Amino acid sequence: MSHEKGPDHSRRKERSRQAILAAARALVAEEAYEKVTVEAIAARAGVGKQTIYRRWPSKSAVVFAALLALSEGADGQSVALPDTGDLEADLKLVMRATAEEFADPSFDRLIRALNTEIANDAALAAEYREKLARPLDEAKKARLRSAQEAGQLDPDADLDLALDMLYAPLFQRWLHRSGPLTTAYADSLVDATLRAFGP
Amino acid sequence: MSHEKGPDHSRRKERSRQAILAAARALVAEEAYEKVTVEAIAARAGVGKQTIYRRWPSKSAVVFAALLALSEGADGQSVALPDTGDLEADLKLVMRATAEEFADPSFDRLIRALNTEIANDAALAAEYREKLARPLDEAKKARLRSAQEAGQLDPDADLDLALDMLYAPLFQRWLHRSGPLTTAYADSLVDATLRAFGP
DNA sequence: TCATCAATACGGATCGTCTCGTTTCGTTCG
DNA sequence: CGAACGAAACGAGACGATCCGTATTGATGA
Repeated sequence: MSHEKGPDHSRRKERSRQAILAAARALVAEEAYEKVTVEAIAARAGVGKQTIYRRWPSKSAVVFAALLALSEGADGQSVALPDTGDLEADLKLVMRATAEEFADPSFDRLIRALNTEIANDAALAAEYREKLARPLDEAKKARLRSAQEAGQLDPDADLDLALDMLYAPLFQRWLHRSGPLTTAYADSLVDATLRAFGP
Repeated sequence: MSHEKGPDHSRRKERSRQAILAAARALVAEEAYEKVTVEAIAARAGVGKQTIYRRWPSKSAVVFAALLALSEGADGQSVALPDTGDLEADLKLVMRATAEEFADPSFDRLIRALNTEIANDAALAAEYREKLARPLDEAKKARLRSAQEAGQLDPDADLDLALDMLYAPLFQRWLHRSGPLTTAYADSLVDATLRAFGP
């Protein structure tokens, strides 16, 4: 399987690129984002600073690319939520899993770093939505649409709104640390959302 | 008796304090938070840098204090939501007003700065919840409780959860710029919340 | 008088640019 | 066919700039 057009030094480029992204991921996972420096990423990757600045315009862009590479490496195709036919059970499963993800310190630091950047950079926010958030949202919406077709949701329900009401409270509770991300809380969100958008 | 600060210099202190907070507010409102420096705040306030560091440990703390002073200056007692007896109308009024606030560029930058800080500083987040978020949440909850007692909400409804589902989606849409904060969206959130927690 | 202040110098950290000499790898030519 | 070549990319790190947080100093005002 050959790439589009084999440029001259693509292998070196790719190797250093991967090293940089891995180093960025590791550093952001193990300490606060503001403490991570470009020089530290370069050192950890065994790479010159200029090699980083040659590819990305800022630390934000590097870290974002590192996160992006994670989700791209995962599969390469669209994710899909479980669909057992039992909407409530499926949603609770996913919500609980999401809550658990947020509880992992490495993941916590990573996502906080990402949110710090996208809150203050509209361009990065757009890229985030396009490449990370939307595929996930589409997967969730697909599950809701399936339920809608099965008559488990109001045929006129606004699925985007339902998604917002399902996930935004969990996200905000995590972001503001306004309460524990318990199983009970995740379940309550599912219950309330189903009451609001049920048939 | 140890050295104690007499009331002698309290007026000077207060004057410079106000100047610092006003300068911080102005600067954060007019450019991105990361671009605001302590030196710029000091210069704008006509104050030495040390006078700032004498009172606050970091830029975050200064900016946070500036925001806090805003809400304290407002009244000094608890806020209250309108209560005409029509829960849906009252909530839509408040949600629309909130959406409009977010649309103001100065307010936008201010709140983004605040969220950047509290997302990465647990201590600041706690202070934010205690001094800014909770009073507002209590006012909102009071309005919901009033409706609950009037039989307009399920007597067993979890009012905290209802609040989360009402406001978190609006907040997240603003923070991630994932869509316009329209009147229609604000209204939809109220409608859906009332369906979920209605009697 | 004397605590507080504005102003400013300072060392440390990090940024992003720039310049070295080196490594890699496809191409060329013996 | 295989060794030498040259351009692209590289690792390393010096550099000036900016900002941080601390320390110093002379002026100010209660």
